[in-house]
Amino acid sequence: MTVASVSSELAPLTDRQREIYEYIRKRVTEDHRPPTVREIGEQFGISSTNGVRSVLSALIRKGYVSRSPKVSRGLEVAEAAVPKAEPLREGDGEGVEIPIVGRVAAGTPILAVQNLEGTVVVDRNFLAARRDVFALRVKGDSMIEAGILDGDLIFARQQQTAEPGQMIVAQVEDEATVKYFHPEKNGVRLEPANSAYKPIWVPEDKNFSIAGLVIGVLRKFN
Amino acid sequence: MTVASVSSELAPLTDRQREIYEYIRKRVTEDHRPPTVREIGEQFGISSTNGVRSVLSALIRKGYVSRSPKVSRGLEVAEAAVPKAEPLREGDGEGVEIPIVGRVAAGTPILAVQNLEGTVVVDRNFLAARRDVFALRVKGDSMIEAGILDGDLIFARQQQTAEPGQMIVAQVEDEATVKYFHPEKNGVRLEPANSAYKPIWVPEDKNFSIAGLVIGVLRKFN
DNA sequence: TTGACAACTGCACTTTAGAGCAGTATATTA
DNA sequence: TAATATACTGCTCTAAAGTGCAGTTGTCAA
Repeated sequence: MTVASVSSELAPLTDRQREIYEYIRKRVTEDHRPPTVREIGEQFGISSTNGVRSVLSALIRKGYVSRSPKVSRGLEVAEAAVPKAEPLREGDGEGVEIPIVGRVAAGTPILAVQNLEGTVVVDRNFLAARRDVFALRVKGDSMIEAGILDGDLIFARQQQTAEPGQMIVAQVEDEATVKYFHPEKNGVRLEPANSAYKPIWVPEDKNFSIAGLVIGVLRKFN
Repeated sequence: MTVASVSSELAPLTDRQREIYEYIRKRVTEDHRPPTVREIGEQFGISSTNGVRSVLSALIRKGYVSRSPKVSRGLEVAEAAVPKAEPLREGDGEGVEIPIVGRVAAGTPILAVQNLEGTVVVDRNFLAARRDVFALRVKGDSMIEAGILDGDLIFARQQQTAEPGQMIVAQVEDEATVKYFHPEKNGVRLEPANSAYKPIWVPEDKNFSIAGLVIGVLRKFN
C-alpha cells in the first residue's frame, strides 16, 4: 500500500512526468504564469514540442493538470493534485525542503486539500524525522491553547496511527483538521485546544484517517 | 516605513486604469494566468488592441504592472502594488543558517561568539530579512497568550529601536527576555502576554537595550 | 485655442505558441 | 512474440498574441 496522503488518490507518475509536473507547478506558483510547451522543452532539453506534449497528455490523463485548447499558457495545475509526501529533497546538508500541502481548518473544518502552496526549508536536525514530513497552514483558532495560532505553519510526519492524546492531522471526509486524537469505542473524538470549542465526534462509519503526527510549528510575524 | 507609505508612493489611477488593473490582478490571482491584451479588450468592450495598450502603458509607467516584451501573457502585477495578493510562496528551497543565542552575559552583545549555542536553518524567504537574524530559545510561559511556549525557538531581527507595542528581544542587565515593548517617560515597560504575570518596569538607569524585533517562532513537539 | 493626455478605432505585420502528422527507441507487459 | 506505453525527433501548419503606425474623440488646464 502506498503511503496514505492527504490527497485523493491519483495515478502514480513516472520520474519524467513528476519532474515536469513539479516544474509547471513551480512556474505557476512563483511566476504566476504557466510555461508554454516550448518553455518546458527548453527547460528539460526536449527539442520537439511533441516530446513535451506526450508527457503533458499523460499528466492530463492522470488528472494532475488540465489544459485549455488553443490558449497560450493554457496549463492549469489541478486542484486535486496534491503531491505525495515523497518530495523531500535534502538540501546541502543543513536544510530539508518540505512541501506545504494546503490549508487545514483548525475549527470548523473547511476544505483542506487544495493545491500545493510551495515548500519550506527547515533544519534537518530540528525535525527529527527527515522523511515523510509535510507542512500545512492552519486556519482558525481551535488549537490556540496549544500555542498554535491562525496562519501558523505546522509540520507533520506522515503516519496512519497515533497514540491517544497525540496531536494529529486528521482527515475527515475531504477535510483535514489539526486536533488531539482520542480513539473510542465506536469512533474517534477529536479534541480541540480551545475551551470555547467542542470536541468533534467522528463515528466509525465516517471516512476518517490519520494523515500525520504534528511535530512542529513555524510562525512568521508580520 | 509603513505599508501605507509604500502604497501611497504609487501614482493615482484613472477609473479606467483601475478597473483594468483590478481585472488583471483578479485573473492572476484566480486563474494563475495573466490575460492577453485581446482578452482584456474583450472584457471591457475595447475592439482594438491599441486601446488596451494605451491603458497598459499607463499602468506600467505608474508602476502597477510590468511586462515582458514578446512574451504571451507577459503581464506581471508589481510586488509593491500587491500587499497580500497571494502569499503563495513560502520559500524557494534555499535555506539560511541562523545562529541560536544562548546565555547572555551582562554588557556583552547578544551575538557575541561565546554566546552562540548552535545554528538552525530556515527558509530564506520565510523570514523576510536574510541578514541580522538570530534565534533564541524561550524559557518560561510569559508569552503564552501570544502562542509562544516554553522551549520555543524565536527568530529576531537585530535592531536597536522598536515601535511601541512590538514584540522584542530585550536585554536587561545580563538577561534576554521576549516581551512587548512600551517606552514611557522614565523608562521602559516590558509587557508579557500572560495575564498571570505583571509587566516588568525598567527604569532609565538600568542597563537596558533592544536586541531585536521578533519575527518568527519555531516549535518542535516531543 | 492650443496642447497635453486619456482612451480609443482600424489595419497590417511579426512573433509566439498550440496542434497535427510521421516516425524512432526502449522498456514493460500479455 | 506481439502489443502497449513512454518519451522522444523533425517537420509543417495554423491560431494566438504581441507590436507598429496612422488617425479620432473628448476632457481639462494653461
